[in-house]
Amino acid sequence: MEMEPTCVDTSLNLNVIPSPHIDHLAGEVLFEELRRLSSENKRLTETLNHLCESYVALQKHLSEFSQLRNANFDKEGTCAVPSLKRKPESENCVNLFGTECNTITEEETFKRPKHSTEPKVSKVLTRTDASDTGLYVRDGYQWRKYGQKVTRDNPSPRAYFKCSYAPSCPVKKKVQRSVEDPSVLVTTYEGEHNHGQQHQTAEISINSSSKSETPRPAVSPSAMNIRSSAAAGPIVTLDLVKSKVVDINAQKSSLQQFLVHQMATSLTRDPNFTAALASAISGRILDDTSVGKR
DNA sequence: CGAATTTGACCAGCGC
DNA sequence: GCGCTGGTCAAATTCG
Repeated sequence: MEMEPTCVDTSLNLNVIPSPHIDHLAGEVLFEELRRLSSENKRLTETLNHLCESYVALQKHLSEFSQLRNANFDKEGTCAVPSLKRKPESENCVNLFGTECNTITEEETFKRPKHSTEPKVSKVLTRTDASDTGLYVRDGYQWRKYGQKVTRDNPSPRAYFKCSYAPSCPVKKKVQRSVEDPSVLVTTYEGEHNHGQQHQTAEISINSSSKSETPRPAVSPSAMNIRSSAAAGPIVTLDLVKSKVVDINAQKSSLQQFLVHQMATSLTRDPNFTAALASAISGRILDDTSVGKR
């Protein structure tokens, strides 16, 4: 399963032919805005392509590593299932995108047999404000906290959550601050949701100090999580391990949908753009009515 | 007032 | 068997 280096064509066709009916001044403002958005879109496309290249490179490394591990297991002839109890909480997650891009996952695929009935376990690291003491990670699902414990190997407490969206959903998650970096939240997911995602849209801006786990729009950790924050800059989350089993085309499609949504959202949220658009439309309408009167 | 969260108690697995 | 530890339960508390 190979992925092309260029993941998504995010270029927008903004070369709109100006209508002679559009009010001249409003039209100028509008096209200036379109030019600005075009250049911004170009810049974002370049950034995204760079991320995609990094993603493909890392996936290749992972694939090689996986093959190496499997070869070693075959050689040894055994692959013991780790006990769910008292297992060492080693964390070998790697940050792919540097400090701003903050979430990395490691699925413990290598630690159990291929056809194990053990619940699927995955880890997600989320960088938060260091001053923030909350143990809440938004991931698109609704969670109910049912416990909190201080563990031996970590001074910060560990919070236990169950998926509260569907009563029968077996998924649990544990959230605890990293020992090495208290600004990083380590979320461990156990099991798979037996219901659909609650939200398909991506999360825009996060208030990490918020206490409610009730989700604002977000995508699940098994998909992609791209977040924008004015203070911290763009935050990108990619589950690089699950992509082994998830169809790349589906990811590509969801990424495209996400980008389209993001662009539409950024356009509609920009007061300058909406004002210019309103002005241009009203100019057009006024022009049409004046033509109709003639 | 109902839902969500907190927190101490309880239980089970493991090592000694 | 006992103590330690992680995980879960459920009553109490808080919040909207």
